[in-house]
Amino acid sequence: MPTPALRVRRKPSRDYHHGDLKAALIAAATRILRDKGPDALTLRAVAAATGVTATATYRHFPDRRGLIAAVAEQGFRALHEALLRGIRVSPGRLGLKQVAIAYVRFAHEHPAVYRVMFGAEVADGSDLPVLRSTARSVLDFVAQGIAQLQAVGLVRPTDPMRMAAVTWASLHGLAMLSLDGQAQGGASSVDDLVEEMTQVMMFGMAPRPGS
Amino acid sequence: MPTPALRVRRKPSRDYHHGDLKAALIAAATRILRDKGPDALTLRAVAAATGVTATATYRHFPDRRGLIAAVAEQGFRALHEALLRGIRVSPGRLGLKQVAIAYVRFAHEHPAVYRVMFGAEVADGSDLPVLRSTARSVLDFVAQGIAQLQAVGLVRPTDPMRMAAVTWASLHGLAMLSLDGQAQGGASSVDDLVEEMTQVMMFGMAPRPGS
DNA sequence: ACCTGAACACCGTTCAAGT
DNA sequence: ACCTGAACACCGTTCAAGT
Repeated sequence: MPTPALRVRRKPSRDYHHGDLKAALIAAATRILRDKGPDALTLRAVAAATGVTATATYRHFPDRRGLIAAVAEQGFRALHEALLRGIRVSPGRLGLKQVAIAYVRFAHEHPAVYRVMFGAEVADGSDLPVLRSTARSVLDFVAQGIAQLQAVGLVRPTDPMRMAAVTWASLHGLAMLSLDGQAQGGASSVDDLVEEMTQVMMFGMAPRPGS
Repeated sequence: MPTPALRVRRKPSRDYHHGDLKAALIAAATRILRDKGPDALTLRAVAAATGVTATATYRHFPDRRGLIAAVAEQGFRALHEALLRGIRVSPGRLGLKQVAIAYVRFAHEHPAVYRVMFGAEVADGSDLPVLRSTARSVLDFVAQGIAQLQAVGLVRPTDPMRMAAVTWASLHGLAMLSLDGQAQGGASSVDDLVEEMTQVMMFGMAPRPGS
């Protein structure tokens, strides 16, 4: 996950002022989450890894939850980009399958971040409007794909937003259960399940015979 | 959620020995989770609410995670029962829809417990075999339903376990996104989404025209 | 404007001790 | 066998102070 520079400072007096502490804290938090798990994701640990004291973080985030929300936010952006890359590989007919593969792959490549994105800590996002809109952009991306499939007659022409929500839910559920190791029923691998899910969704959303 | 007596004691010397502390702790934890949220679910708070010291809990659970796992375990049992009641209302043709309604309703009635059931804290259940098998029983329940739908020709006869995993994933994803408030796209209510999801799944899993 | 250092009220977990 | 009480190393957060 790339760490975009979130703001530009003109005179970074490097003695005890950090160049871009906010971005550095988010990056450190993401690294700790990946390497040591969610229990190790403490404000103090993140601050120490970045070379500042814990109290310095309060200049950039309202509290620990704010930092975690920023990590989740970056996660949604990275997911969005991964899906864009997925659809670019093979647009059109196989669109949903490629997106589904990219989606589940992202979850497996960033399991801890993915869990944080949908975790209880940021579940009530009513006070985190930026996080909500970033998550929303993933739903919008799926809705655009649905609209395209409707345009070529592969999905029946009902509310694309509703179809997108149903599709996203399917992808999210599959990603989660496979992360938890609860999705391998018989001899089915995760790839098999993604394939099956894609087929079921495409057939299920297809125009009905009698219309 | 009922609290089954987990063991019977013959001589409960009531002075400072608790009758069934383990069950009482799980019940208190569930109550705290519901009333005050996951942040308030500390070992000390649970112990205090039960009238014992924090250290007393270590006689019944290996650690805080063990208590949380027990809460999740009871959650999966309650979910299983809720699904059984759901199918009993209207078996047969409308089976999946009733199960879907019961599933999402359970998540909305016990949001905090539902999150714990799929939360990061018990995600790696390799050391929690009882929790895993309790969760597994939900998957098995869904698989049985799929097998019945296959028997009457409403679902095509492929690996029922794989179909069950895909179905469970859809239900779980929908439950989660609706809990997070991220599933309301257009004017669709959660009930609309459950309805749509059920239809998409039933059509998607139906026998293919050319077979 | 940005960061430090001391302090406060917590937390999970341990260990020895009590009945 | 079951529980208490003191103690340890942590944690998020505050507040005043330093540059």
